[in-house]
Amino acid sequence: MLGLVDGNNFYASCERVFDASLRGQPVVVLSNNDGCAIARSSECKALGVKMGQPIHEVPTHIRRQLKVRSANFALYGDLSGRVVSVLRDLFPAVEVYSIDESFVSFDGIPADQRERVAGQARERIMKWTGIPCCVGIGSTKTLAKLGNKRAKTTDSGVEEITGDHQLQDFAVGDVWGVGRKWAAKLGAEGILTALDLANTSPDALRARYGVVLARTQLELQGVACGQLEESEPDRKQIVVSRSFGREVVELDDVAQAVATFAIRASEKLRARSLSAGGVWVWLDTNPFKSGAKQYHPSRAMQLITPSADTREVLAMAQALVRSMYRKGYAYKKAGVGLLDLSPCGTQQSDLFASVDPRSTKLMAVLDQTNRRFGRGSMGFASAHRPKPGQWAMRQEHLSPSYTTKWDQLLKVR
DNA sequence: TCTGGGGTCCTAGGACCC
DNA sequence: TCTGGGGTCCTAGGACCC
Repeated sequence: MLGLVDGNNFYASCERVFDASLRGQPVVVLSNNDGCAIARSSECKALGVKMGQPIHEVPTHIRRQLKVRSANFALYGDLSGRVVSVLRDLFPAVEVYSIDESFVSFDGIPADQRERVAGQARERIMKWTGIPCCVGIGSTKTLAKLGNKRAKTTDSGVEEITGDHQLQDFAVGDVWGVGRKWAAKLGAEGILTALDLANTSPDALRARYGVVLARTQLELQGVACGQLEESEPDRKQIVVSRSFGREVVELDDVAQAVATFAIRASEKLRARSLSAGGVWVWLDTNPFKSGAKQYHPSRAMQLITPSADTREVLAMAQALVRSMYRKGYAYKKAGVGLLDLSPCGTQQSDLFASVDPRSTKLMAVLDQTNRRFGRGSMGFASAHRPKPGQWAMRQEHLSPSYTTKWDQLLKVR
């Protein structure tokens, strides 16, 4: 049996841990650039703010009642790790599925003890981290996810899916793996509930929707298609992209943003002990601005040998942005991707390319320095920090990084 | 004024090979 | 009139997830 433990309104709950004035209040956390609602407290949902809704579309009289926060991923990531460490103490195996969700194994826990252990996990997480969460239990991941959905509406915060009779209570769109498009298409064919989906003809489903939904159907029937994965599989690509706080016109500014993203992507690469075989850069004008000239160039290049050296990634990213940049457009977003990732030290080297043996050491010093003194303490001239009002993203409602920055610790008078 | 970011997998179609 | 069969690789697009 599997459980899914999911932090309720996770980012909003994180903001409340250290700021008691937010408790009981309608809290909304905004995406980067303070654009869209990406987490809402229950009070905020009750006011009608939708997931993903651009905050400027929320009527002013509602917006005035909201406690608004800019996304603070340093804080959320740290609290997420603390939740996971509680789970690792209580369960024989844990798969960290996302920043706010983990699958856990109930192996070795008697059936009549599951709800008690799940309840204990909830209590301990609440007590030790301040994050409220719910637990869904089922024989497959898909059923555990469904149970979690129901658990959110119960007092106990724990729900086990034990049989088909429960499936009819869920709309087909509630099922993990059934998104908006497929829910509409299935609905048009009369498949309206999770039970309908479980009972429909497998061959027709496979033909019309492909193997992904066919697997989901099996999981609803209790046939596990995905196991608990305790170790994270290696990444296939690493992407860093941001919208700009304002439109950017000049090549130097666009190039500076791309340099910043390339440096960050290289850091993420080394943190996972990977090397990149290629670099990919793209630029975007503002698609929401009707009448503005649009331009969405995208270009990739292979490195001669896979590398984790920021200098090589940076040089290639700069060459790419310069080759794509066109004067006369207002750029709103850019991104850098690292492709063809492979574990460090396993690559085939080029017979004629010499690898700089000092590279690994230099990058290690760079990373250590930035870990110790803060990101960007040691860097590259091509990515010097943007002046306020330049391309830097807007974060007007950012809370302190209470748990990850010494100078931002909570002060208790 | 204002519209996120980071991933995965599958499928179809074209180019190319023998 | 008639025009094979089987395979790989790559890319673009679409679906999904958080």
